[in-house]
Amino acid sequence: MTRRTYGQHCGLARALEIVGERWALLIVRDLLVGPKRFTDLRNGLARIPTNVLSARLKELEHAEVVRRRVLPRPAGSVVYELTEYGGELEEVVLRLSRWGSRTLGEPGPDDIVTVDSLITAVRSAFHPEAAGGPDVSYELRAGEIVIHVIVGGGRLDVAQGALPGAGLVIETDSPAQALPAVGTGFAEAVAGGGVRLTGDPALLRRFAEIFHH
Amino acid sequence: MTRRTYGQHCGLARALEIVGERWALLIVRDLLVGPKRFTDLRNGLARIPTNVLSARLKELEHAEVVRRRVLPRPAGSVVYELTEYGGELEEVVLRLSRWGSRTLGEPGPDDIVTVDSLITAVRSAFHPEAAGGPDVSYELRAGEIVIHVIVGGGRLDVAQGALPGAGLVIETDSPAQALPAVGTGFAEAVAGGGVRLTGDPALLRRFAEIFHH
DNA sequence: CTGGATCCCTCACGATACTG
DNA sequence: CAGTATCGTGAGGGATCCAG
Repeated sequence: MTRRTYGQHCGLARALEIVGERWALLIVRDLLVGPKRFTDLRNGLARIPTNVLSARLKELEHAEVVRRRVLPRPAGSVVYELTEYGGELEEVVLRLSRWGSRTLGEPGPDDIVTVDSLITAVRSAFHPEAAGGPDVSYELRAGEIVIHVIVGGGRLDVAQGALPGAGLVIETDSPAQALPAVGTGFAEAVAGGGVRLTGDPALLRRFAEIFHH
Repeated sequence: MTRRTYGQHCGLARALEIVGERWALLIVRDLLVGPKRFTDLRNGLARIPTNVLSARLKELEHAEVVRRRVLPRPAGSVVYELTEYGGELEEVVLRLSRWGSRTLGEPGPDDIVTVDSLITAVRSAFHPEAAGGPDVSYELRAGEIVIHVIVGGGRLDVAQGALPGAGLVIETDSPAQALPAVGTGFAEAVAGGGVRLTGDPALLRRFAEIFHH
């Protein structure tokens, strides 16, 4: 394995040698949501060849961005998780995500939306300075994908799964509809139809204030 | 030109399709310092094949990250510059630069340091919250490379070239010595020798407060 | 079934030469 | 100076296979 370098003694070049290879930052994106097994990563990155996933994980492990951990009995399985150094990529990933979201066109016929990409989209659209005031919670149902969003004490918590008792449930037919809607705080999406709301409709305005590109 | 995609409808995936290709972010790094001609970019990215540079510029232009501009007569030459959208990558580039700098080892025998990479390193080490107080200015002479640093009104200005009247001139034999030294505010580097100072030595402490990883 | 390794093919990248 | 043309190599893509 001959390292592919840029021939520059430079922080950015170094960073790109670590996480600039194809698929690497998408792996980091999914691991930022939580530790995952090989197969979980494979499912979240549908089009990645397994040898590439395997190679990336080894490289990221070698660079101490990712740690391979064997779960204690009885699970005994293997999970990959970010090291502290790897976790410090969060800001970069969220900023890149927001930057790219702005020119995200229509989804291609084969484009998928995964749970982790939706969670990342919500996190990247978060504006802490608008998150003061009373706590609020949402449940987002986008096709098969269900996540919940809790804003409390100016902080954000987004994770997979339903949230019984959420202040507002926002539901779209497909994940692809939800994605641009997160970027506009669902304002346009609701006006344009195709979004169903259950709960306190006033919380939608609040969502738009807290989340937008 | 068949676009190489990730098959995901996701802001991060979109961003990586634009600036995730090899060399792309290094081109952006150099253009963040200022508009450049093809040959300037080629010199700053010594190891890039010209056809790859050519291809990247076309792709970045197509994605409206870079604009190709013909200078008015009599120059008549062509420069590449970032669009506003491209300029919004600054934070990402600086954060990645700082992230990578922390694990930047010894320079390889063929590794080079360019003016733009040094300017980027200084900018990425800047801590605005420590930049209050009276204005200060520095001249950094690292081998052949000479840049100047002006901190005024809490803002930073870094550019190529000397600065007559700079409060402190910091000089190292090679650019590679300067790079880690920027990350530690030159504190260790001066103690370890190999750094010459001309001017007010008290300004060195100030430098270390304002610039570090 | 998870967690990969192996194989083969293609195409992007890298090196170099060359042209308007 | 500002690229284009050509060509070899190796990384990525896709499918399959294998061990625990």
